[in-house]
Amino acid sequence: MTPRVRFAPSPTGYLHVGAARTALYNYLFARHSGGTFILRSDDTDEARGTDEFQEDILEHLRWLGLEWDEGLAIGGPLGSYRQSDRYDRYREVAQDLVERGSAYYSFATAEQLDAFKREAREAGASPAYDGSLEPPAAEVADRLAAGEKAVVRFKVPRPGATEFADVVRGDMRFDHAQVDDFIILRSNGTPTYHLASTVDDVDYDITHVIRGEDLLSSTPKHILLTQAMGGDPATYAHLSLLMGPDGKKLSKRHGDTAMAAYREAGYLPEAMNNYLALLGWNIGDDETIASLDEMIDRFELTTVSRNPAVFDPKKLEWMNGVYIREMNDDEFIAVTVPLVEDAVGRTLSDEDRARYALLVPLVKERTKLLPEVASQARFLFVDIDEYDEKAWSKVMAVDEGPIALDGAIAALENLDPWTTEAIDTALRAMLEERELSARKGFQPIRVAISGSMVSPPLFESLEILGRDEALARIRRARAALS
RNA sequence: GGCCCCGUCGUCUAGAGGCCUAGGACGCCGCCCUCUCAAGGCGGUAGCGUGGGUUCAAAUCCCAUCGGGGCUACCA
Repeated sequence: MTPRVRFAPSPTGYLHVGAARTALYNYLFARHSGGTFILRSDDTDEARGTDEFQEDILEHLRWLGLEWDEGLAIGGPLGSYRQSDRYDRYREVAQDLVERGSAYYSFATAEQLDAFKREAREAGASPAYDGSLEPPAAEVADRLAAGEKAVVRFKVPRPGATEFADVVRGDMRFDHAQVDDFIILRSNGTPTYHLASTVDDVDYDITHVIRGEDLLSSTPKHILLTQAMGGDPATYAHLSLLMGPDGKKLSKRHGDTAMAAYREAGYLPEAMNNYLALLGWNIGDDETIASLDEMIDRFELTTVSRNPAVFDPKKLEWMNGVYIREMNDDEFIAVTVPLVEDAVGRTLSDEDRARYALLVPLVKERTKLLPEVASQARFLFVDIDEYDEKAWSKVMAVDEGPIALDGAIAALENLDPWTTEAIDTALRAMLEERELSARKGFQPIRVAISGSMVSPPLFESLEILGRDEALARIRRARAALS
């Protein structure tokens, strides 16, 4: 049987990095094994789920390139992949379970349950609810008929235990004394996660459930339910959780967790995938950088780490730089021109674009996050008449400032041809002539043309700027000095 | 509290009794390159939570302990 896996987020929040990693592992496993990757919406929480979240999840999964074979938006042979469309099916299963004695209507109130658990705990017994607060079977029909509200609980076999082999955790055993008779149908008739998720996994022939470790202790419930339905339990693989720098479960208070935030910050999907894959899995051969295809080729669920992993933005950022440097210039231009236009406040003309293209090889290797290109390329497209305060005091308003600027004007005024090489030669000769160090002599020129002490390489920048504009800026700065 | 999971450099990890005076990557530090900033090259810093065992030999096996995390909802 070819593997069938699913990523089943509930739309109660934006796609966050931890969920994205779960999706990625499902995707890698499916592609590696020639299986099917299914995207489902576990949207049984009507109070918290929204269409906006749902859309965000789809959009960012697409952005990451984790294409699914069946499910949301594209459909598939098994009907709807949205649980809210399948309530009738879940009710049918619940009803069937009741009829067969695997589930029962429960009238116990929250207060009664609290008391039950408190007493059990005080008596040193297991606090798991076992249905002992329920009325005799004979009364149930009457109370239901009288309109009394009830939930449906699954009847956990007692005594007993559920054992299973988790692909990443190893052999697991849960004593039923620790497992509540859990609710499968709420009093309003809607299914809970446990029911809906399990029914879907059975109905859609899911072979491997790859999900977060937070669901590990719910697994006995899912296996028990599956068996009661007459299905074969899937193989389970529980991934450790992602942590914040403080070792606590990754959450908003640790900073950005929404994938959208990383996309906006200028991260590349390739870098995101690569980094996320490394959180709990290693490519092998001491390798750190790998394309999606390479990862698909090497991915094994059995080599996934059991340790929780701390999400480290620093390493992600470094990796993003690696991927940016690997982009070809055309790609880089395509994604960064809008960012530059944004910073400059106007649309780039064809001529602007041509000049930007010349600068790209220089800025590309200097950026880790896409939006950084704006500050590097900005000088090409705006007038420089304001200078960074520190730059002005440190390199301009000093003895060497005017000397260097005067020298540059003299050296460049009649330079022919206007090329990086010629500029290089002329300016270095000027250095010698005026007895300036490279640093003291070149920095004022840099500040004059860019307004800042940091810019792409000077000679290239001068060439791309053009003689007239370059000289105008140098003269303007010189004038401002006197 | 109960049940469950986890514990190798600050972080992600390699390591499945001798190959480990513990390897790689990020970070950090230094040097080189150099017109600034990057990139790149070279080098360095730093770790087997603790205590007992088992063994000729333990990061690797066992026990205990400590620490962290998850679950314990009519959330998922």
